[in-house]
Amino acid sequence: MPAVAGIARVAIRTPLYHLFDYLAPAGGVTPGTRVRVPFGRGETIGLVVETADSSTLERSRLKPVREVLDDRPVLDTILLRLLTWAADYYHQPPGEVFAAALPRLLRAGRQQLATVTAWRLTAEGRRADPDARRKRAPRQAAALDCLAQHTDGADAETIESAMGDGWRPVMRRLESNGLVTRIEQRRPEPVVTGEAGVAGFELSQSQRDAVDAVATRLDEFGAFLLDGVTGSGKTEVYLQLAQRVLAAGKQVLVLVPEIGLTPQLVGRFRRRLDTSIVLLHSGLGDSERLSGWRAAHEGRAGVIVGTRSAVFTPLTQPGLVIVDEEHDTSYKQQEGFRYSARDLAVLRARLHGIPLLLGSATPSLESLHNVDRGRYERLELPARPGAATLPAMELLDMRREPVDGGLSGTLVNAMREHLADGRQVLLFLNRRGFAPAWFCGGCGWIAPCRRCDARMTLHQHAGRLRCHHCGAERQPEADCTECSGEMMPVGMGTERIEETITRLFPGDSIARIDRDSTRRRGSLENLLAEIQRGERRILIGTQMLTKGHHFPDVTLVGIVDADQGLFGTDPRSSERLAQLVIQVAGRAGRADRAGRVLIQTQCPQHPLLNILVRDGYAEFASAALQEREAAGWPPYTALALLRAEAADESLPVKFLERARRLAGQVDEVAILGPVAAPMPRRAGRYRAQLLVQGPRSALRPFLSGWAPQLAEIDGARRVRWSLDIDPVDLF
DNA sequence: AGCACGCCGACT
DNA sequence: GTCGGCGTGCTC
Repeated sequence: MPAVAGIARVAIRTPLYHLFDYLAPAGGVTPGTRVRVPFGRGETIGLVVETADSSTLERSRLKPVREVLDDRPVLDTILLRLLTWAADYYHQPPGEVFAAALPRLLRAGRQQLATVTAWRLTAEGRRADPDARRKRAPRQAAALDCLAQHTDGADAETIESAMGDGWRPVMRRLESNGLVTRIEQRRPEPVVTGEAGVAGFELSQSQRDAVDAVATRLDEFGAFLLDGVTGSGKTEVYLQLAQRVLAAGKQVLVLVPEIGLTPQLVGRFRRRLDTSIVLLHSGLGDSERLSGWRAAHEGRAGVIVGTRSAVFTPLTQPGLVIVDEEHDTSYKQQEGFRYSARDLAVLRARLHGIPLLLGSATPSLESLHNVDRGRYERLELPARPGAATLPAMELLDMRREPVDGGLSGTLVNAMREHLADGRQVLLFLNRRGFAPAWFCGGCGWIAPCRRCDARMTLHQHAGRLRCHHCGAERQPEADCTECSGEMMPVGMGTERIEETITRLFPGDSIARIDRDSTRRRGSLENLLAEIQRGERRILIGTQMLTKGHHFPDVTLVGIVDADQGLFGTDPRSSERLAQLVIQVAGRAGRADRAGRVLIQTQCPQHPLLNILVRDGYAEFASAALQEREAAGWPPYTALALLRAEAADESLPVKFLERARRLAGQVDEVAILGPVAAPMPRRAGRYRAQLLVQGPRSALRPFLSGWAPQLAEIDGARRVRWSLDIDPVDLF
């Protein structure tokens, strides 16, 4: 009488493409719980994915589960199904996939939250009079004062802010005198409580329609694309829907591209929603992450705001999933388990039977195509009356314009006008550093990176050449190593634009915002605050400027170089450029101040760029979709990219050739390559790739036959390889 | 991946 | 004579 299934099928973190069977303990085991199991010579922690009555292995070869770590599953049935599906779809080892869904401490088998050491007064310490030792031992007195104020204990951070450096010896002295003692405290949870103090805005008709469309179907799956320009009030729609979901006692999962760049969204959620809000992002320590994860898992958090991996956060009462800025490529993990959090969010909502809301001012072509096919419902938010209207865009022909320091005459004149009117100006250039090349005027030699097929970027402030691909750094050659000629910078980076601006607009203060200028903690916040107060009038920045922040007093936007996005061989490069242009443009302006966007380009006749400038993003997108359809690119076909790299130049191509031979000829599936990667050598390793293309219906069965054999290819262990399903960067 | 086993060079 | 190079095989 097999009352309980005898076999536990366990996901174990190895690069092997299957689960491992174990003998379940007598009382059985629940899927979703963690187990301690013997593995190889040692022991490891795994996750029970399913149970079974039999195994394909002989019973004598099975080892028993040593311990069940959880009395309640850490992952529910739906997450188990989602992750199983993902392992299959992305052709990843299940162990890797399940590992991605668990906080590190749980993965390691820990159950308790880590504690932090805190200090507290003893009874004797409470009786002691700090003033008695104020003169003789002022530091001890200060320590006693500090602890007297924190009766349930002060942690290192609290003490340090009260006493400054060097408090530890003082505290240890007091401890040995029996006045203070150490205690272990639970770390505070990264949970903030909403205040709900701020009332909602009056909704526009289209916002109301959007809210109603979702709110009338909260108990079933539906995918909605909330398509609205910056300032059209997407966040307000999120908030009102969240309120309804919370009122029904359910939880809201909100995915954002990068939490650090969306403080405004988080702030609004906090001010408006009367619930616990958990933030899950890469900046958290292990135990902070675990405690936030638990708050979601136990249903104590009403709203979970997180980046990519938060799509796997367990919820007790899921009610709504929101993916903000759904076009953002950071939803696609680019290494290891290469999944799309946006796509998995859709599936997760479907499995739960709850609505999914995808928001963007510049929806991805994939999502727009899903609207066309009737899989998503489009909810359009036109600009609110009284809110910023999209500024007028113009192309500047850099072949005809007079150019000074990377800026055309038209752009400089426009800057003068807007600055004279007391406005702010924003210049966008997606290239940090001073110049992308360090060049010999005598013979044309360009300083290369020694480990990559790339040029070094000159960073003038640092006085260094840096490789943006591998991080290598060196002193710039003073003279050409080939001909001793004079070296000079060529091309434009943000540092150089800053120099041009300083020269052309000596009286105006500049804010440069890129990874280099905001490296120190808090410096981005400081710069943004100075911009908001109008203390900086000219803003220069990279992509960092395009996310999250709005600058209402900016009325002129200059795109310094649009051509990087036009000459890419990647079919997605024009989509990226269009999204970037619209997102930058959306940072600027208010209703009462007509905005203007000037785009510098060498090819003003580019058809897609013209459609974007003349007709806007929606028209651009439908033209781009037609191009994709004609060319047979996604979303009309599906792609998979097999990459390989090794320190030995010949190995990657050899491996890929074998992979290609293994694939043979398959109807409707095209295999392109192997070809060298766009940058064949990076950080000293040689890279090549094989592209597989075909209709989704043909590609998936092909891949399920092919992918599992890749690891068996002769030479597979001598290269680092990965199969990327639905890749975002092709070339 | 990790880990062990296994067969060939320069060292105490 | 052995310490150790990384090739090969295995993990329920």
